[in-house]
Amino acid sequence: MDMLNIGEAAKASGVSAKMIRHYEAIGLLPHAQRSNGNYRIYGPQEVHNLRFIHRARSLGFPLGTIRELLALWRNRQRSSAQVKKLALAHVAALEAKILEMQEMAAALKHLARNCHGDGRPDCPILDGLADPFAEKGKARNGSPA
Amino acid sequence: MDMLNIGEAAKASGVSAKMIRHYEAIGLLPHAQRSNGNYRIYGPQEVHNLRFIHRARSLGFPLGTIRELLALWRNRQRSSAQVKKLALAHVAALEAKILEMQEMAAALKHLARNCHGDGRPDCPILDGLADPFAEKGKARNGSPA
DNA sequence: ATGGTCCTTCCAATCATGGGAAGGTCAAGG
DNA sequence: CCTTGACCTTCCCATGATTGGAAGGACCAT
Repeated sequence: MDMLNIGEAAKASGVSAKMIRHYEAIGLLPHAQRSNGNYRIYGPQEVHNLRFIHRARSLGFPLGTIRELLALWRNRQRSSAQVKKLALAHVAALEAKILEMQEMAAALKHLARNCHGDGRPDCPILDGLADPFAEKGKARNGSPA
Repeated sequence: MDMLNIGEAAKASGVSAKMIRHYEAIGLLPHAQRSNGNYRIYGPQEVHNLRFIHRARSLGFPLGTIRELLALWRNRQRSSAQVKKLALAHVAALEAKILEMQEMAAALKHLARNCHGDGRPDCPILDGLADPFAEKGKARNGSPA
């Protein structure tokens, strides 16, 4: 009745076989049942679990949080507030990283904008990395000793 | 003449002592000079190198790219086009990740928006993780076996 | 029975960083 | 002179998620 080995479960869930074993090893998943030949076997329920993990990962949740989400998922006494809190904390973490990277990209684009990008060695990008407060007095050598 | 030990160089450059040793170990930096007591000692030039690395890291450049940037920095035959290419490739990488994370955040916010976040177990966030195509027919149990 | 494809376990690498142990060095002050 | 405390040295290990590979067993079809 719908018993899949690890490769089939991987295809069905989107989680690689390597990762399925890993999740089991770190206790994110219960130990899978085994066949006579010691193959892991998965039923629809386990595949459903795997898909849940796959989607949570695709939303960027770290495994520790996924562990909590799985526990809440299984717990009918949960409150939706608990789930929402985890989700919004993750949104905040994402947005913090996004902001950080946007600042990096903006700073770099600013440096690149002033770089002619031709055959000459003169380069405001290197100058900016070497000394971010130069900026104006552009006649800095751009090479260390 | 301005000789600093690793802790002082760390403070002066913003790169931790741990990381300075690490960068030396992986060949990103040349082997530092040593004092009689086998302490690493750094002059202004080395500190300048460290600051360069620190700033490049703060712009998100991976160490492999920083290795290339350092080589270009030292090479007076470089063309600014080479530098600009590395910088813009990194900008593109940043923007790709930003986009990815924005999509994650948007998807999660969409799920969270429909979650009342109270004491009841009903939770569209968990439902969305369990089955992203449910969405409308909200009466799905939200718990595995 | 033989090959090919799957599975098993274990070990290691990635990327950047940090923690900590065990021991050597240095400067200050009793 | 000797101790104390703050620094340094090397070495190993951990993080987080994932992937790679080796060595060997299992399964299935021909």
